[in-house]
Amino acid sequence: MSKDNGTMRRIPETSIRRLPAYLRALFRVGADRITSDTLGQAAGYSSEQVRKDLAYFGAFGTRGVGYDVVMLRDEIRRILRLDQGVRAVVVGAGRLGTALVRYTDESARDVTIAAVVDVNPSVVGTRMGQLTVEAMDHLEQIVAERNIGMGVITVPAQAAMAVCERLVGAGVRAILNFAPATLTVADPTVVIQQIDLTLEMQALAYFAHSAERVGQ
Amino acid sequence: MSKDNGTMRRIPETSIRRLPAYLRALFRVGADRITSDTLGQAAGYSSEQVRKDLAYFGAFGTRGVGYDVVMLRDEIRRILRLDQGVRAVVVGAGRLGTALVRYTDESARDVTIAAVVDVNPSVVGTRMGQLTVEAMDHLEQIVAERNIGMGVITVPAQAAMAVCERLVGAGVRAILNFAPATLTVADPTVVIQQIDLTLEMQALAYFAHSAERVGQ
DNA sequence: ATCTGTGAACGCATTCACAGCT
DNA sequence: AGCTGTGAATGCGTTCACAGAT
Repeated sequence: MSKDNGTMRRIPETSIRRLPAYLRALFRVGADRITSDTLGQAAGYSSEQVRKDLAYFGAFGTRGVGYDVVMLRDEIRRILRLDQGVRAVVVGAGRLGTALVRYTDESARDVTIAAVVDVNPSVVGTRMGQLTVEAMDHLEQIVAERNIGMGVITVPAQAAMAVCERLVGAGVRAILNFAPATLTVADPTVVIQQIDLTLEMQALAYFAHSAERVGQ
Repeated sequence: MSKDNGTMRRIPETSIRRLPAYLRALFRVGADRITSDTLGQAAGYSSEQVRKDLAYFGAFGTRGVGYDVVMLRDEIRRILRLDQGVRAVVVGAGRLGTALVRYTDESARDVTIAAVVDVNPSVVGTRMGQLTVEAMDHLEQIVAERNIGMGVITVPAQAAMAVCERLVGAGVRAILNFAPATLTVADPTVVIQQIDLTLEMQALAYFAHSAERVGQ
């Protein structure tokens, strides 16, 4: 019904997921031109993959030459909507939450952590870099007033689902969940990404033991 | 050349990656029998997917009935080689490293963090739960003596590659990398898994803005 | 001569649909 | 009757191979 536009072919989710890796590589390269081969190598993908991914969004390169680094960087930022800036709230000022707030990377400066909240009154008011931990009670207000589109959940598993629901209710469009719980959301336009550290480690255990396996 | 065994059909990597999610669900379920449908719902996958994944390793269920929870749990632990226990070293006692060391989850108890090391002399000797932060100098010795098969990298990007090489040299079989850098290893039997927080957030930014997209 | 952009071929994973047990 | 186990069909993403541009 609300199909985007007729000229647009379907873009694989996997392609989108690789764009940030290209973006980072482009920030670290020390030249003003780059080929799909070099870019791929820096990001860990094949040159065909790079070209195909970029071609979904337009013809950014010059045949026989390659891509202009600054121009491509801006294109990818635009594609990912990073040029408008993305504001996130971290829910849970524990160790992981704190680690995230302190995290900095040049290629990631477009994603701003605009607030940190916690239920525990004893940590509310604590200074964390530029931010001060705020009360969980004010979550909805914070999200609305500061134009926050993304929530990052770093609370214990039991509390995760409730936090998720409040974030969605507050109007957040995307959620990054570090709690070891499978979250579901009724609204299909809200995107959830799980990052599950123990699950990753357990899968690794298998691959580590099978000598035949080749790491990606 | 060293093909495992003739009766074994190829197992998709994606299937392996789902097993830990099933395992967690099995630890949290409050019954002694479960159907593929219920298990799938708890883990966030379809019932066919559950059955197919499990069937790669054997016929663990009973037709018309379902799966025995305890039995299936043990089977998955065996498949992932978690029953033998997996020992990991965390390199980098910063905020993220600390968060990981303190992390606990019942379904993940088979993965033990056996040591934490750091280059900074001022944090060496610091107590972290059961562990004491040790000197980076002793890395090789620690890996060898404590039978450690997995390394977790939580150091800054610039230091990550060197740490990676030392871990591989020390004999680690698997590496979980949180540093924002693309690591590569010559030895194809060593598995590397990247978890890149800023890359994930940037990809989310895209999905959050496109209302058509459906989260997985 | 070189490197991009892209249809076509291929391979892999998910979903379907149903036969086979209990 | 109910739920597993599994070939077959489908769908999706990657790789191939080359035409097209500079």
